[in-house]
Amino acid sequence: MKVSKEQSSANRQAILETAARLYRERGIGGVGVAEITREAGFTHGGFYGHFDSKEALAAEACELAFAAPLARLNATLEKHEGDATPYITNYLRTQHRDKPGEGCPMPTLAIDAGREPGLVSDAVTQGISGYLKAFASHRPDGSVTEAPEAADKARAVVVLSALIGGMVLARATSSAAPALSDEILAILQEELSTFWKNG
Amino acid sequence: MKVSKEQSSANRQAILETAARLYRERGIGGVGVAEITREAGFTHGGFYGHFDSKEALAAEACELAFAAPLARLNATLEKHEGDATPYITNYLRTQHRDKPGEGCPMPTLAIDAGREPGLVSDAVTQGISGYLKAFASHRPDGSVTEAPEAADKARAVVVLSALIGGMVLARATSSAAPALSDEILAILQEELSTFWKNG
DNA sequence: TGTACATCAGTGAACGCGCGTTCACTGATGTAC
DNA sequence: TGTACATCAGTGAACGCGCGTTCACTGATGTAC
Repeated sequence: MKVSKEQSSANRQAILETAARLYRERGIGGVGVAEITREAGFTHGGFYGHFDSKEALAAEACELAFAAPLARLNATLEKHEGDATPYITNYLRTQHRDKPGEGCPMPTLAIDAGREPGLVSDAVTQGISGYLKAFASHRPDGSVTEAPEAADKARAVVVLSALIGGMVLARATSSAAPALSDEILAILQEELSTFWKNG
Repeated sequence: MKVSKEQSSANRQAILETAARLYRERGIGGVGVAEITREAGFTHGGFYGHFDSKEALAAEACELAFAAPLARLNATLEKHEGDATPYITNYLRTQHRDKPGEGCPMPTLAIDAGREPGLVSDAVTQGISGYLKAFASHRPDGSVTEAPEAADKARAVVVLSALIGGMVLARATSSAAPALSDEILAILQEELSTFWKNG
């Protein structure tokens, strides 16, 4: 049965949001088109009316998955006058570790992006650039720059790498060594905040 | 046709090594039992004479994938009297980025380990602990300790997180933004070496 | 505003394919005599 | 040392299943009059 144009584009959006969540939880290869459409409330037959292929969906879902977290980073930096430590502390919470579907897409999707070139790789690279730009354009002293210098870029790369790597390690160890997992997060909260302020 | 015991256990080892390589390249979910056995020179029918299941192979392959890199880390630390900077610089080479199958298992397998509890998760957690212990027991001044203090653990966690996260980022961006990918590695080589020495 | 009909969003069965796993079979290995 | 035979490592066909994708169909939407 047909459905109104508004309803149809809302349905498309529902599929996209479901995909963005499931892909972050289990990776792009780990979730099928049928499961995504079912979870969004539909059958899989109508999927190709909305998207050209699974890869096209994955690319759009990656963009969507980056949008909110990146906006949140910029908002947090704005609010705290360039101080990234609240963002760092928040990123490294156990709640973020335990709910990958609603968090930062990088610790899961960046690995998928690295496997082969394509739309997903492009979208993720775009997202990573956005994150780096956001960090690099804010200095610990609160000033904002449009043209980050080497030291600004360096600070951004170190902090972002450690956030992502730390989250990957915390998630990998959370079931077999929960105390270690918590410790990794706690140490990084402290160390990266210090690093952000003192270089 | 039957085969001698020595040959059979060599065949088992060949399957294991092939798996350790392919899993690092494309993730555990991205490679099938048939492809692994074929690449190792056999048909897939004999697989279950060597391993109970794909998961059992994956767990053993993870252990194997950690063994050589971890031994190399300890050897390098030994050789350079606790100075981790040669290891850091070597880890962050473009060659390592471009050949995941022969390198550190963490940037690929730690994500698989984080998805669900099980044998793989246990093996990877073991490997991560080994890496952290190796880093933490060596101090920048060249001394070695069996009981790392908070500062030693902190240094280990930051360096390992940034190594892994940096490699994930470098691999994700290498096809869509190769210059950025190279820059990430170069920055981290410099910054993490400095961090190791100066805290 | 009301009616007749073309459009097309979503359904559900079907496609070929590769997955992990099983199994009857083969024939070289290795043991018993 | 030589022969007869049980063992069992590896083969290749087959299993049920879920994958991405296609398609004839349905029936509400939205347009033409």
